[in-house]
Amino acid sequence: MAQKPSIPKGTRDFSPVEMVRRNYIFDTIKDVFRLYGFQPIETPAMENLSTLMGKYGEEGDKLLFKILNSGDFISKAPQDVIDEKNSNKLTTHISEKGLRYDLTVPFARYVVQYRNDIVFPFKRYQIQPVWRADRPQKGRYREFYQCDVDVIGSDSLLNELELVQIIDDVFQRLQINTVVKINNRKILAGIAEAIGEADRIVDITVAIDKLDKIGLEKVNAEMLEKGISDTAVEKLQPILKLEGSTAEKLEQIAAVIGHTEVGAKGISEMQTLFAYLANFDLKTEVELDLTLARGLNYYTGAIFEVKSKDVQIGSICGGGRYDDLTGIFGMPDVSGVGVSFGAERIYDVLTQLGLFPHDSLETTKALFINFGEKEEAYCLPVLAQLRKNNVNAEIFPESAKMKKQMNYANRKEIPFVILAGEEEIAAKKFTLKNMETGEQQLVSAEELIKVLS
RNA sequence: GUGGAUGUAGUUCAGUUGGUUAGAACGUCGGAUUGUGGUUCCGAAGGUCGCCGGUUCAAGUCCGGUCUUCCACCCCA
Repeated sequence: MAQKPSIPKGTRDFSPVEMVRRNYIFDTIKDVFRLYGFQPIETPAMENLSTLMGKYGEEGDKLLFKILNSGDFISKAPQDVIDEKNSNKLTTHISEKGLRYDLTVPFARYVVQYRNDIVFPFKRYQIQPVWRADRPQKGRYREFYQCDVDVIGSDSLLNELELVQIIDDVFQRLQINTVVKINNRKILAGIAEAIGEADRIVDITVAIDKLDKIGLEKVNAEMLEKGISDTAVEKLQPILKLEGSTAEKLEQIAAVIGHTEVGAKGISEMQTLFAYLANFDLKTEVELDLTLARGLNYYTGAIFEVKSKDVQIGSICGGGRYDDLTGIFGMPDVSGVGVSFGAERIYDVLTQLGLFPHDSLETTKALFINFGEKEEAYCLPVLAQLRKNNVNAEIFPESAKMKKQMNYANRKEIPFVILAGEEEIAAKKFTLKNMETGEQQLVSAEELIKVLS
């Protein structure tokens, strides 16, 4: 072996067992999406950098994978920019494409581009990999799949309701106990305004997002450090210490921010949504969490985050409403809302809880042992018939030693093995062996098909 | 981007104060067994000790750099 082959940092190969399990996740998610009237689309792995840059904040731009221009790109770059040795500046001259960072921005681009063909409100789902030049660690990869559902072109809070129902439905099918945390960016904006720091909303929300992680004192310290005034932090305290039912929380918060226009709007949105939700018997827990901030800065209304109750792994699903994502592509005043399921983290949760189904439909059910040319000819038509009856079946491709063929069946966990040698051919029968019990029975081709179908 | 840990057979890991030919288990392959797998027994193959350089009579072992993987921060699914 000359050199050990490897794959890039933060990427993974998926072997058959993993693929079967991943498909199980994707399939149940897709089933639910379709059930609610969503339709699939796909977009290219790479987008023009102009559509990607500036949509995810400064941090996001850094995490974009950029693709080098084709051809002799360096000679086309201005010499003074090369001499300057400023990577950011040079990038614009040598790269004009990048790998997608998420599915929402490409979707917004898609909507604007096909605005005349799309029937609004447009409900689409999209399951594809995205790439981030992040430093990988537990549960974080540089290539990972997102499963997005969004509805765009409708302000109705019925859409928010539907998304929560979808979340409930998906995780109920996957048997994961979850809690859905909901907040509203308008409430956060109202808070910032009410305490007199309207333009510091990002710093404030980033800090209070960490409340359950680092505690009240450190959150206050971080805000003060970021330059939020003492009085503002002081005014914020009752909000950080909110307790009680959702209605009670909303009432308390209204007392503080109800006089601001955004704040009042946010509160009424949450009241409407929770009133909707009260009509349904959801299995998942749903709670209003005023400390939930979420990083992506295009959210403008409701924001969601879903956590597993049994496994500590960060959020397994998240999303929110964005009022003007298409505006930057020249199509203003179109509101959308959506959530994204994190396939890899769901995979980890299911693995840790041992919740993957055991009997898979994707493996082989029966294997014909290969004894030689004559025997092959005898088996092949029956093999074809099994497949016609939707039985996953195969024949060992060479007449290797019996031990090797049996071992193959064993390793692949094939539950049935079919043997047909001289004796069986003479009797016009097949020996069907159950690999689990070791039982064997002599059957005709018709019986064989009947038993295995 | 910042900080910490790690790297020896396909895999998981031993390897003494630096000292001759780097070991084990599991896995793989072959045999015991010419139409019967999982168990057992025997045998074999498999290594640039991550890479580059330095110290030394001598480096898997010590030093520097680099890369990889993992963990934390930032941020995020």
